[in-house]
Amino acid sequence: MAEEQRRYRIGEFAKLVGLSTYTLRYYEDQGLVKSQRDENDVRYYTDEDIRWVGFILHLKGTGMRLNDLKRYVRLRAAGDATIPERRAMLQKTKDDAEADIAELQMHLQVLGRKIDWYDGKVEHTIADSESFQEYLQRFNDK
Amino acid sequence: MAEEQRRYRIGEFAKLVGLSTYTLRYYEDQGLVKSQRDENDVRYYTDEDIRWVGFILHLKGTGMRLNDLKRYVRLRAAGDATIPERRAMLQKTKDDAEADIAELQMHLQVLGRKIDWYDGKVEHTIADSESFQEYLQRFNDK
DNA sequence: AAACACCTTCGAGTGCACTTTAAGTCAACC
DNA sequence: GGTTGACTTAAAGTGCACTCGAAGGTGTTT
Repeated sequence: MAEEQRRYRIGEFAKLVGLSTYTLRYYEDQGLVKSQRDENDVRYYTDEDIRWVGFILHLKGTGMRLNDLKRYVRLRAAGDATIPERRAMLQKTKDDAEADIAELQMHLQVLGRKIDWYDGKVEHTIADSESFQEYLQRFNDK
Repeated sequence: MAEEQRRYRIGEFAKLVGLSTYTLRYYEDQGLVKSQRDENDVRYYTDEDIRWVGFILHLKGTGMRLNDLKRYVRLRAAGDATIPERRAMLQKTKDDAEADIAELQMHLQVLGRKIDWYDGKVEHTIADSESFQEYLQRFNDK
């Protein structure tokens, strides 16, 4: 992999990864992201750090909490022996997110039907007297 | 629709809809849910209220905020003339939720690949030397 | 020399949606 | 007559993840 020698100061890095400098320092405090320092104690980051932040954003994006993220980072630091545990964390995160999606889709289905019902009302293809409940019922009855 | 005459006091109603009594009073303050009162000023709810709370929980379940929910309720109270606006709100909520799902699934794909990569490492079907980035790259390159 | 970007600690503020407490009252049930 | 469950208002607390500001410093660029 090329370009490993490029150094980014916090402002530039923040823009690259889409976080604020505040958040990057906060994450560093929390042990999620590390930085190196130049001769003036100014933080710098590398391309590897970009990939790492990218990855933790994927984890956060699936709903993983900061506390779990911290645990993940600690396990990672502890070496390959913790791979099964890390794998399990990811699997659980994945399963939870998939369950969330399934639930969300259930709610969306009702929303979609309400929208259809509104359309029916406006176009008068649904009897004015039919309530949304009755309309929904027609689907539940198959 | 039958059984419309059944009255539920707040405790029973809370269990039926899966909210706390606190939350129900809070929602009432916020104008999301209404209740009636008996001769002793004790709140009661009906089957219609169960359906209404059910519906707002679907909306909340798709990520609609309380503020938007309040607006929706106000529009509803304003009569059928607001149906297009309500329809638009639901459509936007639906579109946003679908975009969220799409993003979530993108994150999940990376998670899934990391899990596979861990499996490959443990089973030694992936070279020890191949980083997750390189592994991911194999997919991105098609 | 001013402007700018960075550094430090650390405490306070933000937004959202509840959640709980306090303190006192009321009425039905056993 | 005690327990239970309801009522009121108003205020404070919770959890999460930032987000910001103060106050004072260093170093680089215009």
